[in-house]
Amino acid sequence: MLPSSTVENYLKAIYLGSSAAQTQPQRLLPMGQLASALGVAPGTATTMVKTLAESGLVKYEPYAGVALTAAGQKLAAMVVRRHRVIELFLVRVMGYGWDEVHDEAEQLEHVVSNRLIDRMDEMLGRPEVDPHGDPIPDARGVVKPQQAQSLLTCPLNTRVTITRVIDQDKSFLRFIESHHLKPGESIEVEERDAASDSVRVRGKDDQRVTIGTRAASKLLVQ
Amino acid sequence: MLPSSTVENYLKAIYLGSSAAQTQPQRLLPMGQLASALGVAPGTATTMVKTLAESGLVKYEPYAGVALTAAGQKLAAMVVRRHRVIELFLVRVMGYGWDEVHDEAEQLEHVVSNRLIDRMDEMLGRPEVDPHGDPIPDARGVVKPQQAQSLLTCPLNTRVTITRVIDQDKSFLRFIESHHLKPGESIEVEERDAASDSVRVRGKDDQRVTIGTRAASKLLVQ
DNA sequence: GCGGTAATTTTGATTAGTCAAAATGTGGAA
DNA sequence: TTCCACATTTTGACTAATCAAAATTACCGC
Repeated sequence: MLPSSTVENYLKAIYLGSSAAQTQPQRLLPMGQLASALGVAPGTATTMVKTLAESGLVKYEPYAGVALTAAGQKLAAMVVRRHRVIELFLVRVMGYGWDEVHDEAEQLEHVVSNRLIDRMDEMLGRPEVDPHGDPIPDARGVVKPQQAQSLLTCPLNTRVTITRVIDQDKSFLRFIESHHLKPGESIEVEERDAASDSVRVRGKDDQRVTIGTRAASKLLVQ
Repeated sequence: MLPSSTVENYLKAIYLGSSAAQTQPQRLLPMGQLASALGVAPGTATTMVKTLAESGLVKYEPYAGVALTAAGQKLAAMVVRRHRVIELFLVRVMGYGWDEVHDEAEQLEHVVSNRLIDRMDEMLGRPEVDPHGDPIPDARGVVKPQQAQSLLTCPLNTRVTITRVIDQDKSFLRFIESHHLKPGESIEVEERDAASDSVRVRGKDDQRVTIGTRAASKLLVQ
């Protein structure tokens, strides 16, 4: 039986929620986090997760949290793959701005056939990342591990390239774009200041930008 | 409140069902026909149509049938527009065969945004018909009336051009394609024979094909 | 004008997904 | 160790969409 959009959304949220601040491997995602990621009441998430557990898609530990099984992992990876291929397709082929693709992809990811995704993927040259630099799982669900350095951890006064922006908020994305901090841009972190909770960056044409620590943590570099 | 996929499907079925063998204008579609077009039980259609009537999308006459109101007409036309734009996009841009597009479009039509449809429409040059020759309603929901002559009514031994194929069945479409009877092809009807219930056609390279009356009625020409 | 057949509507029940609010469990602070 | 705050689960109820089967209506032929 093919999974409903709802089931796909739960699996995706667990997938993304578990890999987010992945300190330990195999960590359990607390139900509260899952519920708020999905915008549903806590009890709703509990109920749904229990039925997912019965289908063998997740492992559920009452009062502890939830994690994907191998089967759930595979399914979730396919949803994420579809989402990210679609995002890149919308930007490259359909002329969307990178801040406009998320909602559209959110809808399309549940109805697009494997065939169409593969056509897009082929047309795009089997890309490894989407417009935000998020890695695209391959057709088997495998993601290439990318080393994670953020603006908070990379060496100072050293040229680095922005590889990924971890946030889908439209206004944040527009800010990033207007200051030439999109993936692919070359920059240098000049200074980090704990007192002012900010990071100063030298970017394109030696322009300076100062951004908050929280925002800086969302920019990954290499 | 935006209509669910289910509501969209009901409206579309009424739209297509009413225009099908449109003898009288404003004719009521019988509930049985609607139910079987949607593949639901008759009682289900009755229930749903009553709620559509309460929303002002259809006019419902118990025991007689159902017709779209102006509002329902508009909504239905938009669904059909999305469907047909998507079909053409899949063929022209994504390299689909014309017999492969229906199911994919059936899913996509309910989730694609107006913006994406307009991008596709623009990319395709504001087309007036889809790959089967079905007319595409414009952004206001208006369809250009096309004069309807079928292989059963057009003059004999006169060059005509196939403009439309009214059937979504895969094997029928493949048959049509393999005998060079797709929209755009130039042909001539040589003979109609009531006894054998068939029509003989001279097509590309003077090749002859004989097809049944029922099939012939689905090929429209100009 | 009277039946009977076929279409239609009603009825009662089911499934998926959801919420609000009450009940319960967990883990940290004192 | 005891208790409290907070996270989590349970409960009861609701909505949309569906079906099967019983009840009803329409209309055609005689």
